[in-house]
Parts: sequence; structure tokens; C-alpha cells
Amino acid sequence: MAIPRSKNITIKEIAAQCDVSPSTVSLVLNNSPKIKASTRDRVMKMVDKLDYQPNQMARSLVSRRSKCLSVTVPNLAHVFSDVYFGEIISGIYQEANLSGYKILLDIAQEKFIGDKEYLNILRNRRADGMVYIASTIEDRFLLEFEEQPYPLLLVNHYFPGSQLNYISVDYKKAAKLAAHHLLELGHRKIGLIIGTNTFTGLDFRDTFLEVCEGRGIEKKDLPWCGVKDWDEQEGYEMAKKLLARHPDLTAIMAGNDRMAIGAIRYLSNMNLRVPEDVSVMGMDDIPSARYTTPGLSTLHMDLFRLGELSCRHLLNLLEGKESECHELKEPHLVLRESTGPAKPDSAS
Amino acid sequence: MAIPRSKNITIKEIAAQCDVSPSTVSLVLNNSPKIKASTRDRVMKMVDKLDYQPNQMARSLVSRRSKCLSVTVPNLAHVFSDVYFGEIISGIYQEANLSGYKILLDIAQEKFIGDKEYLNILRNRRADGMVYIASTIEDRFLLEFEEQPYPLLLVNHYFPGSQLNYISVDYKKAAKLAAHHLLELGHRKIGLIIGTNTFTGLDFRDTFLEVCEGRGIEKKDLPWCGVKDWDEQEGYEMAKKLLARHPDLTAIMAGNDRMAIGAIRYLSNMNLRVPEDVSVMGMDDIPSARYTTPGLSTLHMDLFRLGELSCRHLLNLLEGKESECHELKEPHLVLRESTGPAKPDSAS
DNA sequence: TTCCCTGCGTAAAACGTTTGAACTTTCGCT
DNA sequence: AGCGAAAGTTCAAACGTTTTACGCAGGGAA
Repeated sequence: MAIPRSKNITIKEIAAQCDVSPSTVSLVLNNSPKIKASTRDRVMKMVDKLDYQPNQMARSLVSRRSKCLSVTVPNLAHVFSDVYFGEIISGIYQEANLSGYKILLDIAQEKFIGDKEYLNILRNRRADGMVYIASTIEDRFLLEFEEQPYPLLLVNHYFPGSQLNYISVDYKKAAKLAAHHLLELGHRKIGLIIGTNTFTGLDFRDTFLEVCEGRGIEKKDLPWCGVKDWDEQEGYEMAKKLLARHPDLTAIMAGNDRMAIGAIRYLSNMNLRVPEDVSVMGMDDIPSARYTTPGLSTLHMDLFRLGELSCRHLLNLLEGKESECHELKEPHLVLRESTGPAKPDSAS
Repeated sequence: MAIPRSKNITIKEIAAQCDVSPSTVSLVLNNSPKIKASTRDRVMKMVDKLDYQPNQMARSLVSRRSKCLSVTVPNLAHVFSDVYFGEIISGIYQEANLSGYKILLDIAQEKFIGDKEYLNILRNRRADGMVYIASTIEDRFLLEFEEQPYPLLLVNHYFPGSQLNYISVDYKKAAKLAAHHLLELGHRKIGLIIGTNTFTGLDFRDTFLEVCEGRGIEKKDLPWCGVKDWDEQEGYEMAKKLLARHPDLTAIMAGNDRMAIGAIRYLSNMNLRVPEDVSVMGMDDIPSARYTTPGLSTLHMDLFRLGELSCRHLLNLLEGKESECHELKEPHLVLRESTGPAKPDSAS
């Protein structure tokens, strides 16, 4: 069943039917300007008539282009169920599609790394380039690409000191916006729940703390917890941990919306009101952020658009239109109901 | 940058270095039993030493296999952000990976359908087979595959009367389980929120109504609303609509968990308690179903596993190990806190 | 010795395109 | 008419594999 015995129509058939050479047909198909309009028409008519489909394998073999892009995501549980990745992937798909590229999916599991598939997929031409979404600190194997001729673009991550191409949200800017917002509201004891397995996460934390300390808040009033999976459950548990040790926190800043949602759940389980007792702020502005109760104050970063852009940049790198890409996108505040004025200090 | 000028290592280099013919190297690489162990070793050593990577394009060209599987999803907003699809795709990836297949992603947008890409992708050998997840009633173009030699497998859908291969959860069984559960709890006025754009959704509705009517419930006490997007918002709005017309409903059955979550949100906005005032039941048992408040009673269907199985079946079809696939998986009840005894009829 | 078999390798023809170089036709210009 | 350039078309060599049919050596049987 798999391999139809019915001979496929090739460029040669078309050529024969039109009394031209196969080369001519190829040139027509590739829109060469060297072909006379009348010939082009004749060929195209036959192509339509016979419902000819170019064999992509043959094309790729000689052109050394597969017209596929590899999209790789980290090996997290349920990674494809994560809105964050979903949005970015959708954006990439959209843009790739416009240029006739296909998307090849991959997950950076042990095998993928151990067998160097990340390289081989490019070397054996299954893909012309690679987008790696949200890599982590541990993914040092990516540094190999510095000496490799294959185009790689990191999305929402980067490696300090390396020349690897990336496009990312400006997490330092995000931290400033968030910190200012919470400080404006009078918060002086803020807990941080943040992924510490990415450089962007660390940037966020450091900048956030810096800004707060710059406003005279003491380190001891800025407790933080590091996480790895960035999901609701971690948000829940870290909120619990933070409040156990610092019951007088008036705000929690979470590294993404999912963790913020988890934190809110914990607070409401504890009969703490959001934002009256504790303000909670998220990051990403995923679609469901507006459907939580209360609506989530967060930092908007258009992930779909980020996906589109990343694909565009990769294609540019591929086509030599760009030689490097180190771009930061600005996030902006989205204020809903989960943040509010700090409640007057009841202690002391 | 894209096309490294450094000549790639080919099978010929290996052959030359080992003093054998290219054919021999090929046979070694394909584990042919016709090659002596000593030769095999010699070749393999050289393969390792030179870090040789077979050119997949050349392979595909002659073998007529791309070792890629197309995974297609319907054109819903944020489709890749939907846990439902995410889980299935993850399962497919997992299984495909084990057999050395890659996953090619596609969305059934107008262009995809209009240009017959769903066929062309198979005809021009970009993919060896196709998995279509959760197609809808409108996707009649899929019926073309009945006369096509290319392997297609539908996941969680089917076309009545067609011979298209599918693997799906048994939605009729699911309806029976759900109906019995709610009836046991004493519910006699049950609202239904159900996707009416799939045959599986319609099956669910019809079976559910049938069972209830079989237990003596009147049609008028079984109002239902049809939806298309299956998301939280629709769940919210349909719950609103149902309760507006039937304020005495004691239970709502939603076609999936996301809609159930939306319904619960509406109810709590209306200060109706779940399950004391209204029971709500979902379907799918997505990961977050256990994290809602109250925990969601639902029907478990292992979507990840479903993905794995669908991939396995497609590969079997591809390799001729199976000639058709029409399989139904059993769902089972997962009872959490969102369903409870019907409250005594306050009206009449 | 002849013949065949078996075990191991190889030669060469695909697979269906693209592409630079070469070839032919057309056409403008003297 | 003659000539060269420009325009249009074709030739043939890739691209890197797989695979079929065949070659060859050595060994046992007749």
C-alpha cells in the first residue's frame, strides 16, 4: 500500500508531451526568465493537465535544500500542551508556510542530544535550519553551532558570551516594568518565583532584585524560589514555601502566568484574597490569563508574533539576507485584577 | 552560510578508504546479511572515524520513503496551545521517534485544502503517511483518500460509511458512562454542551440523550447547545444560555474539560455552587482537570497513549503489517468533586 | 575433471531533479 | 548579405544513495 506502483508523472513526461527538453520544463517550473512566454504557457498547461507534482526528494538532492525547518523544544513533561510553546510554534508555522517551508518537530530528549541529532538533522539535510525554543542553561551542546555552518536561532533564550543567534523578549525590561508596578502599589515585601534554569530567567531575577534594592528594599524582604518546570504545580508549591517563611509578603511575582495561576490557587486555598491580601503578577499573557479569577496582571509578550519573527529571521539567515540576529522584543504591562495596593503593614 | 562548501563525506569516501565498493558500504549501512563480519567492522570503523552521515535526500529519492510522517490538525485558533492536541502530538512524536520517523506538522488551513496539499505532501514524498487529528464533519476532502494509495489515519474522528482508517475513543461508551453516573446521582434535568461539528460529538450527544430518555427523562429536560471551538469561552457562554432558559438544571455535561471549566466559571460567577447547586462533568481528563476548584469529574481517555497508538497503526499500515484500522479505545470515569447528588427539586 | 552451490562482493542502472556550458535561432545593425 | 549579440533551448553531468543482476572464489558431489 505504501509505495504506489503506478508510475509517477515526471518532468520527462511533461517534456515529451510538450516537445521540449526536461531542462526547459525545469526552468519553467522555477520561473526562469529565460523561457519564452509561449513555451511557458504550453508547459504549464501540460503540468496542470497531468496534475504533475515535482518530486521533492529529487529537488532537495540536487539543490541541497529540503525546504524544511526544524523546530526543537526542550524535553519538558507535556511540552506540546504548554500554551507558551504552542503559541510560538503556531507563529513559526504561519511564517514558514508563507515561504513554502515545512515544520519538522523535535524534542531535545537524551537520544536527540546523545546521538547529536541536533546536528545530524541538518547535516543529512532533513532540515535547512533550526529554531530552538526556550533552551536552558544546561543545553550547552548548542554552543557547537558556533563552529558549524548550519543556521540556528534560539527563541527566548541566549548564551551569554556566545555569538549564537537569538530572538527573545527583553526579560530585563520586563523585570523593570514589573518591579516598578509593584513598587508603585506600595509593596515592600515581594516574593519571587522564577525559573533558574534559563539565562533569561536569571536576568529577570537579577534585574528585578536590583530595581527593588535600588528603591531601598532590603534583600531579606525579597525572598525568591527557583523552579525548573515553570508550571502551575510549581507555582503552587513555591507560593506555599514563600509564605511559610515570609507570612508578611504582600506580593508575589511569578516567572510566568502558569506559575502565577498556581500561586493564586494556593492563596485562595489559604483563604487569602488576591489582590487584597496578596498581589500576584505573572508573565507571558497567555490566553487564559484573562479568564482566571481574578484576571491576571501580567507582562504581555506576543508569543505568536515572536514565533513568526523567529521564523522570518531564520529564513533570512538561511538565504543570506542576514548574517546574524540578536534581537530583543519589548514586553509591556497588562494590568488586570490580580495586583492592587499593598495592604498596610499589619506587623511591627 | 546555508550551503556549506565543505564537501560532505559520502558513501564513496568510505568505500575508497576501506577498499570496497560503494555498494558494500550501502549494504553494511542497511544491515544486509550478505556482508562478512570482518568487512562490516572495517566499514563501520571508518564510518565512525569520518563521522559519516547518510544523505537522507538521496536515500529517499531511491527508496521512495522520506521517513517522515505528516501530522495534521484542524485550523482552530491556538490549536497548538490546546492540551488535547498537545497530548496526542506528544504521543505520536514518541512512537515515531522510536522507529526513526520524523514528524511534519501541518494545519488544515484553506490553502492546505485548496491546493490539495494534503495529497501533494504524500505525492511528492515529503511524508510517507498522514495522521489527521480530530477532523470535523466539514473535512469531506478526506474522503478522497478512499481512492488514494496513501496511508491516512484519523484520530478521534471517523466518517460514517467510509472505509477511512481511524482510531478513536469510543464516544458512545463515554456517553453511557457519563449518563449513568449523572442519573445515579439523581439528576433529572441535565444540560448538554457539545461540539456538533464532529461525528464523534454527535454520537456522544445522541447516545447520551438516548440513555437518559431510556430512563424516563423527557426531552424537554435535556436541553443541549452545539458549539464549534470546544473552548472555555464557549463553555461559559453555553452554560449561561442553558441556565437562562432552564434555571432548574441540576447538572451540565460538557463535551470536553475546557468547556466544563468555562461552565464552572460561569456558575461561580452566578454564585451557584458546584456541585451543590449544579454538577458539572467534563471529558478528556486533561492534566489541569485535577487542578480546578472543585476538581473536575470527567472521562479519562489517555490522549498521549492514543497518539502513540495512532502512530503505531499508521506505521503498520505503511509497512503492510496491517491493511486497515478501525479501533475504539474505552474511556473510563474519573470522579472528582464537580459532580454530586442532585439537589431536591425546589420547583413545582 | 566438471558442475553446481554457497558465500561474499561489485558494477551499473536507476531515482527525478537542477544547472552551467554549449548550442541554435532570431534579430538588429551596418 | 553578413555579423554579432541576445534570446531561447538543450546536453549532460551532477546530487548520493539503493538494488538487481552478475562475478568470482572455494568446496563438495558426481
